Amino acid sequence: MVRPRFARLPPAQQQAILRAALDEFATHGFHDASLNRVIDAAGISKGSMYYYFDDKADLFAHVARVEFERLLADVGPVARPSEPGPDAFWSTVERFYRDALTRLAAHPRVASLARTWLGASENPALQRAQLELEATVMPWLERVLVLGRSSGAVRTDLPSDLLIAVAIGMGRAMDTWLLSRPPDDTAPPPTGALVGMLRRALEPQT
Amino acid sequence: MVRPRFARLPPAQQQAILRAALDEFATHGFHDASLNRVIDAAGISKGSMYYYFDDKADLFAHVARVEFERLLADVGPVARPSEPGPDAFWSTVERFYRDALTRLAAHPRVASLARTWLGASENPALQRAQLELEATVMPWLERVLVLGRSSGAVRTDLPSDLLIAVAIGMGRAMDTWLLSRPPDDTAPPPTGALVGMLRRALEPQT
Amino acid sequence: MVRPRFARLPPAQQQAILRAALDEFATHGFHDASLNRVIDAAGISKGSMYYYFDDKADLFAHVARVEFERLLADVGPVARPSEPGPDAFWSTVERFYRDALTRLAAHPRVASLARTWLGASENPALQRAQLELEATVMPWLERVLVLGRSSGAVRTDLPSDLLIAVAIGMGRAMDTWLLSRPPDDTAPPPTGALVGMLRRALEPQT
Amino acid sequence: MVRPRFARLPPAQQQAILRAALDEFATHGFHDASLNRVIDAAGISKGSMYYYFDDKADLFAHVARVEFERLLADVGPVARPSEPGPDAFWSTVERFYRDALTRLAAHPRVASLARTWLGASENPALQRAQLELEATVMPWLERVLVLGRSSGAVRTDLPSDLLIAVAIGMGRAMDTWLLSRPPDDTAPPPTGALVGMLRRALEPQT
DNA sequence: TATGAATGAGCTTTCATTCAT
DNA sequence: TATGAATGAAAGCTCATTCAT
Repeated sequence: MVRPRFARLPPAQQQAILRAALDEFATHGFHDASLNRVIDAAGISKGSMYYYFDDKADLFAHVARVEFERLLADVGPVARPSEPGPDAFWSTVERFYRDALTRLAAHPRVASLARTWLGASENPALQRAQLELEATVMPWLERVLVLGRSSGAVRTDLPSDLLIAVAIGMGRAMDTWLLSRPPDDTAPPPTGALVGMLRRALEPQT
Repeated sequence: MVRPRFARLPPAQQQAILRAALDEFATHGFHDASLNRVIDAAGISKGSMYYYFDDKADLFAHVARVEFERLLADVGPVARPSEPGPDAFWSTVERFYRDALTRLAAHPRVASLARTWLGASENPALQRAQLELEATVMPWLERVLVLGRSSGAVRTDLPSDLLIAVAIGMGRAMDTWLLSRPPDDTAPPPTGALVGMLRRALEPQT
Repeated sequence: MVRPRFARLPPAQQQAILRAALDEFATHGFHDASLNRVIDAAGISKGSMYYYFDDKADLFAHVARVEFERLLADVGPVARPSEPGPDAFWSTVERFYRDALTRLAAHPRVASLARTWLGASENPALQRAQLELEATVMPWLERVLVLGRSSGAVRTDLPSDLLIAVAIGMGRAMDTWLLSRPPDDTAPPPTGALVGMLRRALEPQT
Repeated sequence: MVRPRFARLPPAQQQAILRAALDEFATHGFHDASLNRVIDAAGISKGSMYYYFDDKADLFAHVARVEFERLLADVGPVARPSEPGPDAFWSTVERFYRDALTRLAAHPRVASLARTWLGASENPALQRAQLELEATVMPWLERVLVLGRSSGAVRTDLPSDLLIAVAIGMGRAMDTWLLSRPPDDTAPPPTGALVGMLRRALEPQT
């Protein structure tokens, strides 16, 4: 767990460290990231790093949590739709998804972090960090799911963790696909179609 | 790329090497796998390994390709459904999916390899290997997609690589969810529901 | 040397520090003991520790001296035997030895400390501390020796520091041997035989 | 365990490594010895060191075993006394002891190593090495003990491991005492008196 | 065709100690 | 009198890869 000492640092220095770590993890993933490069870039000593964080995984977990929370805060909550009914819910989701994509596109390093988070890992230290992250994001997803169900927009015949897993998987797939498009393809992402597929998979059967 | 030299080895020795590598990669993932352990288990010298394979990623790509091809061969092709129409196609897919799951459950090391393959990686060498693997599996998936479309079972309004990405993502999500269930849950996987979601996402809109 | 500042602390806090240090040194030996753990357990700051003690070795020397003095005080002095003659002296020694063993068995941490003290060390800081400790215990041993000589129980043809070294060495050997016995061996230590060997080595020649 | 690779090295390089390690361990003890210094002094790479030895403790065990075996070989075995009876046995022991002391005095680094060996350790890796060393030396000591008993020179009423422990403890004590004498004391060590004490402790009671 | 010795850059982590406040 | 932030040197160890034979 991040030590309180870190929180007591001058914001500028906190930023420097987090930024350096973000760069490193985004560029090299978790395992290949080098703490040596992080401390060089952040301009602190190796001792200091271990004074602030338990270990590499702790640093990763912290930097990822900060970035994700910032992202969620930026995008704003998935608000309760103004009108009742599935259509309004899915519109809200699509709007949120488009926003999130836009922001991730503007912050490719955070997108990269997210991919590291979602990647499988055999490393126990990283797994700990991943669990910690999950604990940050899952409640948020569950809230959205509840909202969807109360709008009659999401099926209730399957367990919610399965639905969430599928939603994450589809999101990841779309991300992969978007990434694989040639860089000069300036067409906007087909968010309508993508959310449409998600909707069809998750909405109640008729 | 695997060197032809490897193919010229006595099959027994090829098996020994591939088996050792499969064990190692399945147990430790790509990065944490140790070539030293592989050559110890395979009973060959370090020099020989580099005589047969370019590098670690090359070994991984080869072992993964061999295992996947064996898996696909075991399960058999997704045959042209005996009857026309979407229902027959999706039944075939579900049957295939159930078979594949069964086989993966029987070969956990191959399942583990698949997860390594599907995991995102920032490691350039591994990415190269992943691309190589993709080249093995994609044509197969595309064949299935064509089949589905000619049955009217799969939408044609979205690019096929997007549909494939979504299918892979959902498959991965289901795998994750299946893995996360308590080990003593002996209920059979809800393949029907899972393929149902896939179908709803991919079938043509009405 | 312990700073007088330490003596001025409230006894409760002195106890907390000494107890934490005793635990740490007994568990990990000198080198592997961590000052960080000690200050955590004692609930004081790093700065305070260095305000009270010169360094790690100083802390070790102090904690060891306190414990040994307490042990000697508990066991009581090797009293002048009530009767004259060697037999009475050696009986006293044996009684003392048995008492000391009993007490060490009841305070394994102190026993562990004693072993660290008696262990050879190339570490200059620890050597300094060991010398300091010696200065605490040697006078006590010399008093016993004088007692023995005046009873005619201890030879006078060899220098007293040699005799003391031999006595310590034999004590250490016995300790080692006692420790090496299987834990389920509940037979009482053969103190008679052990002191008998010591006696034969140290008593005057006939 | 030392790897056979090491034995295959040119003798000159083996010597260089063993010599560097001996210097380092003798000067700094086990824990404070630095592998980095050893490899610098030996002129080999870090990788090579770990190619030859499992780890630090393995290196220590090997260097110590080599030196002790050389010492024992130099001094020669404790030969069966030419005449029967205790006196001849103890004369042999004293002669051996004097020889060994002479040689240790001529090789202070080996003496230092011996002290590290005999020192207590909390370090599991070092303990492993110490056990390994013990396995080298104990049989030798036991042989001497058997010899002594068959000459009627050593008591049979106490277990041999206790007698050996006492003998080692006394030897260590004498070593300590000899070391503590001022360096300008050129008087020969009182081996007669020292062995005399050992004899009195170990010989049968009358 | 096959070997295995040799490498050295790289890793994460620990720790006693200093010093400005 | 007391703090705790900051340090940097040092540690042991792993590994994929190269290359002379």
